[in-house]
Amino acid sequence: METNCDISPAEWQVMRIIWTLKEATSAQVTTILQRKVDWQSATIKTLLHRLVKKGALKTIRHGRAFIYQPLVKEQETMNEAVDQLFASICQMHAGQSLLHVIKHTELSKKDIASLQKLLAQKAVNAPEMVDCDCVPGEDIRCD
Amino acid sequence: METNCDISPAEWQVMRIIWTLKEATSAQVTTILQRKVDWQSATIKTLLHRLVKKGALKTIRHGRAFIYQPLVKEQETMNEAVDQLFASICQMHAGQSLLHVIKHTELSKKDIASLQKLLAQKAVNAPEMVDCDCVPGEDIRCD
DNA sequence: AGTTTTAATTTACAACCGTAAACTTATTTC
DNA sequence: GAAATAAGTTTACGGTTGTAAATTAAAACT
Repeated sequence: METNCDISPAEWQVMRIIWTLKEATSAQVTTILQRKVDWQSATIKTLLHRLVKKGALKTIRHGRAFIYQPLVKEQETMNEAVDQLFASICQMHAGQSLLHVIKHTELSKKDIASLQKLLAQKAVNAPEMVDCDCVPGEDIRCD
Repeated sequence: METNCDISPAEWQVMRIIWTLKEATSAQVTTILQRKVDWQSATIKTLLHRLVKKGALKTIRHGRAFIYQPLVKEQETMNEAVDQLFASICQMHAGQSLLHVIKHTELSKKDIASLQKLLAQKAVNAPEMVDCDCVPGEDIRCD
């Protein structure tokens, strides 16, 4: 049962920090983020606020301030985002895009091993080609 | 030199049809799309219009109507979209997300072979682990 | 206790997006 | 040639997003 909260790119930046630290105050998030992007602290407060409203973060009061904690899991949220993107693009070309992203992504030996194992499994029953699913009924293919 | 046009999810649906057919009239796009989604033709006209304005499509007049043709390449546009997403997420977990998406994506034998070849290459110099790049300086890792 | 600091909340505002009706104009059909 | 059709253009409208200032409220320091 998904906490269906779509996280915008700017909000991702905030979430990543809180996920990594497990919890953080708005001041911490601001300090860390401002080393990377040029946002006013007011902007970051807005983003935190929206994320709470969306159900991605919860707060516990701590004196004057809040401590923000994630309500959604990082890996799950990432997977949903990736799924959503891959649902928008042509299946037939998805393989090429995967190739592209893997080419430009740093992967650990373990990651690579897992991927290799998965691919070896998938290779067994893989189709010769994947149909384009953009125009139903027409079944256009590439070779 | 990118034709930096961000394509929204609804617009993707339109682009996919035109990419696949190479060119199409709004009537064609409408007929095909309406087999998949419940949009009025007015909606599709708006999307086509916006895509032309964004520089993703061009038109050539043909009697009363226009023929719409892509100005941006499908694979390039897909790659940019995927890059953009992967730039938003934590590097350290990117490998897991790739695993996830590959698990759920249909891939041809050829796609798989290319991926395997690439992974084999990358394995040679792959790091033992990939650092989290969410909180600079802290270098949090997972095992 | 009063002043300063800092957090949170409210308000703002333009751009983009999903969704579509209304209007205009050109074309085809009778 | 007049009427009906269909394509494009304009306008619309509420929601989300990026970006942030203004306001309020609470805590910390002197």
